Amino acid sequence: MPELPDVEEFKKYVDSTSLHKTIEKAKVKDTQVLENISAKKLEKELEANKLESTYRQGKYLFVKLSSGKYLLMHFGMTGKLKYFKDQKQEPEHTRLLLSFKNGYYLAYDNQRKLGKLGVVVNIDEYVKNKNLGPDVLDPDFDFKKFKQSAKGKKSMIKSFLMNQKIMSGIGNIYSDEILFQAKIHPKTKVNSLEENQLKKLFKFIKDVMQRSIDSRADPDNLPDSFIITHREKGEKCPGCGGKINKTTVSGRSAYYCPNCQKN
DNA sequence: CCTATAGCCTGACGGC
DNA sequence: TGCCGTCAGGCTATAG
Repeated sequence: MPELPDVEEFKKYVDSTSLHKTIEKAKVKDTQVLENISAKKLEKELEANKLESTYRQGKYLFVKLSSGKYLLMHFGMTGKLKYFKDQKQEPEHTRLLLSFKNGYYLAYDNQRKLGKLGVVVNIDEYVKNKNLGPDVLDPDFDFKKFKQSAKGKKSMIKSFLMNQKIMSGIGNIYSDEILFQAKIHPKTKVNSLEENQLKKLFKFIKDVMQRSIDSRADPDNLPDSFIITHREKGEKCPGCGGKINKTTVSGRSAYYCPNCQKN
C-alpha cells in the first residue's frame, strides 16, 4: 500500500496519536525488518524517550526522539501503524510494539516484512547514503530539475517515475494514475517525450499526489475520473469508456487505457 | 555509467 | 477439500 500519500497519512497518524508520550517499553517482535541494528539496541534507543516530531521524505518516515535521534520507518508493501489501548487489538503481524506510559500502544505491523526499521542520527546523511531523490512534493523539486533528471534517460517512463533515486514517493499505483492523467503510455521511453509532455507529467505528479493526500490516501475518496478506481483489466476507462488494459513494466503490473494513452 | 531482472517475504485467490 | 501457481501499492543486489 504505502506510497507517498499513504506514508503522509501515517505521519499524521503518529502526530495525532503518539507525540509527546513517554515510551515505557519497546518490543521488537521480528528482527528481519531491522536495518543495521539489533533488537536490543533499538529497544534501548526507544525506551524512556518521547516521540517529538515527524518528517517524511518519499516513502520514508522519520520520527524524532527526545534523544535527538530518529526512529526510521519504511513500510514496504504491507506496512501500517496502529494505535490502540486494548491488547487484544494488537495487529497480527506486529514487528515493533511501543507501550506508552498512558497505557496505549503503537504497533508497526508488516505482514510481508519488506519494510525497514532503524535508528538514524542525521536525516540528510541517511538520505544521501540511500541516494534518495527529492520528495516529489518538495517545492524545490521544480520543473527545471524534473526535466534535467529526464535528460538522456532511455528507461520506460513508468519505471522512471518509480525510481526513488531520481525522485521519491511515487509507487506502482500512483504512477499509473499520473500517466493516465497525462495521457502517456507507461512504456514510452523517457528520451522520446516532448517538452509539453514533460510539462504535463510534472503537473500531474504534483496534482495526483496532492489530491491523494487530500483524499487521505483512500482511493474511495478519489474522483471517478481517476483510473485508480478502475484499476482492473477489462474495466471501463473513465475517459473514453474503452477497456482498461494490463501490461508489465519492469516487473510490475501497469494498468492503462490503450485508447487514451497512445504514447 | 546505464537499465533490466531475480529475489526477498507472507498470504489471498482462482483453477484444477 | 487440497494443492499449486500467480499475484500483491517496494527495494536491493546482480547481470547484461
